[in-house]
Parts: sequence; structure tokens; C-alpha cells
Amino acid sequence: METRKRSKKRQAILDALRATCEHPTAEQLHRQLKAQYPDLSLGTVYRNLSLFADDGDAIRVGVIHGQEHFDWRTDPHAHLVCRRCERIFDVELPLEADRLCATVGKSTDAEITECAFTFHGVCADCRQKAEHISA
Amino acid sequence: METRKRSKKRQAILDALRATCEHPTAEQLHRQLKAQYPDLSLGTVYRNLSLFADDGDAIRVGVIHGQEHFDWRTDPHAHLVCRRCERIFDVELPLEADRLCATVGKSTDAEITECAFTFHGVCADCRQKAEHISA
DNA sequence: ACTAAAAACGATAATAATTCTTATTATTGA
DNA sequence: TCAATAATAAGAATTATTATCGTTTTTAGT
Repeated sequence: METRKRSKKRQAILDALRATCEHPTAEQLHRQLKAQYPDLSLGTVYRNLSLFADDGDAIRVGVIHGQEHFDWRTDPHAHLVCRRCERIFDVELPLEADRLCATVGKSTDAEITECAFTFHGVCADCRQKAEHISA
Repeated sequence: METRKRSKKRQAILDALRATCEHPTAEQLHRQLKAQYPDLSLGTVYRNLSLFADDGDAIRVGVIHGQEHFDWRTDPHAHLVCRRCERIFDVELPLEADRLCATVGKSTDAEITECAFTFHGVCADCRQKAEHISA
């Protein structure tokens, strides 16, 4: 039987994840939390993020630029990865996405449990900056 | 100036990739090609797969189960990852997908250059097998 | 075909992200 | 309070991938 106990550090990691929409990596959260918990181990951050994912309290965004990113939002939504600034943005899925999932489920005769939509490109900020250069 | 020269091994790797729809990893291709090219180095497979991706002759499907998978199909299509058998299937994108890309581009004011749709679930084969058990 | 320049190669060292191990500490239920 | 056990820190181990480097192929120009 695996019970889950409470710990200050686990809660702090989850709070830190929930406080941002930047889809941080284990290493980023570790660096940030080091200030408040100087003895926080990177392994602890990794382990707890995995537990959050297992428990449905977070999702893995995927390996981007070599590192796994995490998201506290577990509802269906997409991500935009900017190839300039390397940030990851949440993108609200238009209703069409639901239909897309259903269509794919039917056409493949598979049971779809999750769908990850990732768009790559240049975000609005970086596009503006690029305009200044070309102008 | 970087020119690209031809080599038998590079061609063999590309041929092997093109001969399958299983989205192999570098390691899988290496294992397979070892029979015909016993001195083929794993590094060579990695290097060439990267070149194919750079040249637009293949795409990176993404890191799945810890390893990068490659696909010779570069046209827009989605992938289904079965959590039982761990296979990766091609999924034809219904026309709606185009609209989805356009919609997202507009709503985020970003320039979308690529989009990766990955569905996770249980494939048709594995669903059938599961039925036998529950029946 | 001959040759020099550059690319491709194999072997393996290096790197980087993540997981695992172990001894210690913290949490929980009785 | 106390015993059972989950959680932790530190760092070793693992794994995928990239980089290095000396040698071999390929190719363009003769």
C-alpha cells in the first residue's frame, strides 16, 4: 500500500509550479526554491514532479530543448513554443479540438486518453522585435 | 560552404527509415543496419538522422519513452502513441487541422511554422486484446 | 585516372538529463 | 509518545545524445 504523506517541500514545489504559467523544468523550480529551502535536492524536485504527474496534479508538457517541462494546468489546452525566446505559452484550444480528438479516435479505432498539441514558431513578442530590425 | 557528400551508409540509413512506418529511434536503426554494415557506428546514425531533419528529409517525432523517434513523412500528420504496446502510429489529419493551425496563429498573434499533434491512448490492436480479458 | 580538399566515418570520451541508492529525517496513526 | 514508513539529501549510476579526433571516402578539378 502506498500512502502519500505531506511534506513542506512537496507543497512548496507544487505551489511554485502553480504560481507560474512558464512551464518550468525540474531544474528551474529547484533553482527558484533554493532561496527559501537551501537544502532542497534536485532529485526531490524530480521525484515530486513525477508524483504530481502520476496523481493528475500536473502534466508533462514534453521534452523541449532537452528538458522535460511541467504544467499545473491539466485541462485540455495546447502549447506554443517560441523558437526565438524559447518560452512556452499556453494556447486555448478552440472547440474544434474536441472534434479533432473524436474524429481521430474514430478513424484509428483507438481509445484516446490524452492529446498534446504543440505549435512551434515565433511568438508575438519576438515577431514585433523582428519587425524593428527588418524595418 | 558546407557541401553534402554521398555515402553508402547515409543512404542505407535513409532507405531503412523510409522502408518503415514504425518511427524508429537511432538505436533501432543502428541495430537493424548492423546486419548489413557490421562496422556501422551508432554515432553515425545519430549524426545522419540529425542531418536528415536539418535538410527536411525527415522529422523528429519527439522524445517518446525516453528516446527521440524519427519519421520520413514530412507532410502534416499526427501521431498516436499506444501506451500498451508503445508503438507509434501515423494518423491522417482531417482538414480541420489546417483551420486549427490558422486559428491558433491568429489568436496568439504568432507565426506558426510547425505543429505537432500527438495522441496518447490504446491502439485498436491492444483494445481488442483487452476485450478478451474483460469478457 | 590522379590528387588534394573536405566530408564522413568509427571508436570512444564527454556531456547532460534523469533515475536510483542509501543512510538519515520527518510525518502519521495508534 | 512511539513505531512504522514515507520523504529527503547527497551523490552514484544510468541513459541518451553529442563532440573529438585520427583515419577513410567522396568528390571536384585537373
